[in-house]
Amino acid sequence: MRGSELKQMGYPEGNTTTLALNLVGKACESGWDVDDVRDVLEKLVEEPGEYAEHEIFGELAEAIGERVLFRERDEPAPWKQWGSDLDPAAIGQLENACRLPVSVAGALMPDAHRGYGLPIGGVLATEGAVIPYAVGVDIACRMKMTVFDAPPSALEHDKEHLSKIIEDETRFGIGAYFDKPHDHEVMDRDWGVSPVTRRLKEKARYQLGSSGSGNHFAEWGVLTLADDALGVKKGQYLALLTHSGSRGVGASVANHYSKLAREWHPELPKELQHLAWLELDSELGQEYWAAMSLMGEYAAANHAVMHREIVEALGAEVVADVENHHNFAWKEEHDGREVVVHRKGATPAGKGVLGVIPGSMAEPGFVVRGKGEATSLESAAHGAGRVMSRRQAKREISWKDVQAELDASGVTLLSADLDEAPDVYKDIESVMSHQDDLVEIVARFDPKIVKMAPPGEPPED
DNA sequence: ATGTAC
Repeated sequence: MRGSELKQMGYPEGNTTTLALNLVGKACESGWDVDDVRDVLEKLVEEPGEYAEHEIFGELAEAIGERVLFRERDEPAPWKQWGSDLDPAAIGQLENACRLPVSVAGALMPDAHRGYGLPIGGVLATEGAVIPYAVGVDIACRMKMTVFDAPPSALEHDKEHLSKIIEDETRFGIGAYFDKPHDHEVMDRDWGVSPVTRRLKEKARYQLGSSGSGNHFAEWGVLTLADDALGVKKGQYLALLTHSGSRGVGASVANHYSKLAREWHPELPKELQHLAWLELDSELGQEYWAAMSLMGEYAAANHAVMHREIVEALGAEVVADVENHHNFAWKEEHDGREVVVHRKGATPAGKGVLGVIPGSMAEPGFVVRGKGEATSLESAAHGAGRVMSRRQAKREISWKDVQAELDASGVTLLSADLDEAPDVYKDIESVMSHQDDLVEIVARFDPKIVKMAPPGEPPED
């Protein structure tokens, strides 16, 4: 008997096949007929639970018992898209995600673009499984806004002070951390839930309250409420908006479990490997879920520390705040089924749920209230969405163009790189207009003082 | 998004 025959039956290549072949040899030595072996192997891969106590093949049943193996399904899981002119690569990625046997439904948001595994702006509901790369590398990347009992005129007459507060209280760039770590009760949680979080707990402590790189930012701006909302009267307010996530530790958790998931599902065709899942009732699945949940708390604490320090430095009263994850997985009920909803660059938009959808450094962002649209899996866009790669941006955009846009919007840029220029993003107003069935706009936020990671060092190789 | 390793 050969490995190729096992593969045809649906056995994953690698360790499982090696084990199976060893056991086949053992069976034949003890006098089994080859046809009987085949018969057992065919049934075992379908119903491993039935063979857990089998005298010879019990070990094999145990090895694959927790796995739902990839089988091409007759029909892809249903999905729907919002917005026009979506990146074909992003559409292809969502189509691929809907081929998985664990997928239940999908949705593609109007800011969608190509990601790793699931596209950014992709939403995927699965049953009994979680996909590390459908959560994303920056687990629990999120938004937080604090609204102050202060007029927006502070942005003019107190500009130097506000700028200094951001410079003093944030840390930007890959690997950024504080020399003297901040305190937060999240560090009292059980960081032993995963070998990764156990190993990196001290790194997490030093990065608490930091912003990182890429599209992360901290900005002061004007929040405009056309009506009373968020517990405050209509009008204009000074507000702080931050975008950050679970930093280096979250990235390590994501990459670690995605690699293990790929090894756990070696039967996946190449184009689906980055969508490798972990069954929720498997040991690895539970470990990832616990680590992901901790990263959710950590990312929330990250923003909480940042806002706590900035509020203290400013000394103004806080009248409202809004926050939400947009890279995470939740256990939710949809269509009467308990499913895992992955939102990778998608804002939760359940009925009445508040969230923040930022634009670019020179364009407005919005506080939104979800409408609970079932076919979007109660989700909305998480931003304007990129229209060009970082490399293309650095090639095609000049600082002169950026400065003109900043001047037109009255924005002071403390630091950023060209790959976050306003022109690398879709028009946010257009994105919002494509999702008016998903969210209603509660307030508008216009950035005025913006801080992002400064240009990085060129790669050394 | 992250940051130094199959």
